[in-house]
Amino acid sequence: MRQLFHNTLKNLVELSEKEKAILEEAFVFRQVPKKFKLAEEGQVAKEVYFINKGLIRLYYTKEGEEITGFIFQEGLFASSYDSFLKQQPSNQTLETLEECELLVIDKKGMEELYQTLPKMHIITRKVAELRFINAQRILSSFILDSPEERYRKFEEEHKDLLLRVPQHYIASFLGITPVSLSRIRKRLKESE
Amino acid sequence: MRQLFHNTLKNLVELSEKEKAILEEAFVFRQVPKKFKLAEEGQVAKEVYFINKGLIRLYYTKEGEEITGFIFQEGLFASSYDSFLKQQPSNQTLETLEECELLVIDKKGMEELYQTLPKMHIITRKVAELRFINAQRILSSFILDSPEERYRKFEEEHKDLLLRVPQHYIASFLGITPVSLSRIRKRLKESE
DNA sequence: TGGGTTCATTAACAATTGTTAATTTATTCA
DNA sequence: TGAATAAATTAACAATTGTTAATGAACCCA
Repeated sequence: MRQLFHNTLKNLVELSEKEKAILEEAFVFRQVPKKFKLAEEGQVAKEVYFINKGLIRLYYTKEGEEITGFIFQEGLFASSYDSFLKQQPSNQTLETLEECELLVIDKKGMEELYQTLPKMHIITRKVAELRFINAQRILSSFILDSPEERYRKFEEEHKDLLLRVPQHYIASFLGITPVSLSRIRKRLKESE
Repeated sequence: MRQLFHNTLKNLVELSEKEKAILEEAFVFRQVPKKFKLAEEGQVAKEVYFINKGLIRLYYTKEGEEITGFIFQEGLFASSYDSFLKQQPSNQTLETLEECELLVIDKKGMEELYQTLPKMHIITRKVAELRFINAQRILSSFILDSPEERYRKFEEEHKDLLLRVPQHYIASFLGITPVSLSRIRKRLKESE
């Protein structure tokens, strides 16, 4: 049940059985339906979610439109980090794209963990480092690649997501309109 | 001399005099001239640089062209993080834009710090968190804003950099060509 | 200081994207 | 299942950006 959780942590830091147990207890299992909002724009994010199963979409709202900023999948810690860390209102919304199995911890639980499990600093440090490296990778693609190249790379690296996620969410994640993405796909098909 | 360094750290974590001294010793002062390469593409990044004075440009190379990915200024820890953390060859180059006063630590020094100063985990965790939040902010601007809006925001938030950094570096940082940035500036002037 | 280099602007044209709207194709759930 | 809704494609035109090249301005530094 919590195997993915433990494997993920094992890759970050070595843990004794006792430490494992502490973590086990701190994160609470929760199942949520599809299209469920876990965090909302304008509110303070109170929790972090480890995804055991399912997908979570992070999006911004601009002029009434939803612009997808990221798609979290299994094995990731999803959250509106900015808001969670600073405990300030968020400009992001988190919504499930599928029914999800989550392991949840709230701000208070996190603070307690830092006390009872000093290694938690290492875990969150490494998670933050990985997230930063990933964000930088995506960012570099925006300045180095054309939308077409960006889509090609996305296709290669996330074949699975193409099948699980509506195309227009992917379009806005790539920084383009659904219409433009459709044209790009057509161009790529024709040039094969 | 090291006031900016200590102030920056003070904002991240509380430190005793002894802990301060340990940090003081771990980071070595180094002055480097303008246009000096601190890390190069294809090589493993060995150091992290706290900028006491000066500017450092991070850039990628694509088809012989340099594309600016970030500009580090005073008070920031600059590095080719990805490469430094994984100790793998980097796809980024770090080059000073001005003569710089730096406080430098290498990989070994960092590992030792984690041992002698457990709070170092908290410091790097918070630095990573801040860097991630910043990367996410920039990233969101790529999917939410037009190049023109992106430039307007950059202008507002980094008036100082506009004066210190050649315009074409800023252009590639914004994901556009120098020609396009020049046109945007003209448009904005005319619409005043 | 002055000659050379780099940088910023402008122009003209091609290519791409955005926008709006209509049509077709999938998906949802009562 | 079948009607209603949402999503993807296509088309046409406007707006923006990329590209290449020429010119003028700014800046090194020997």
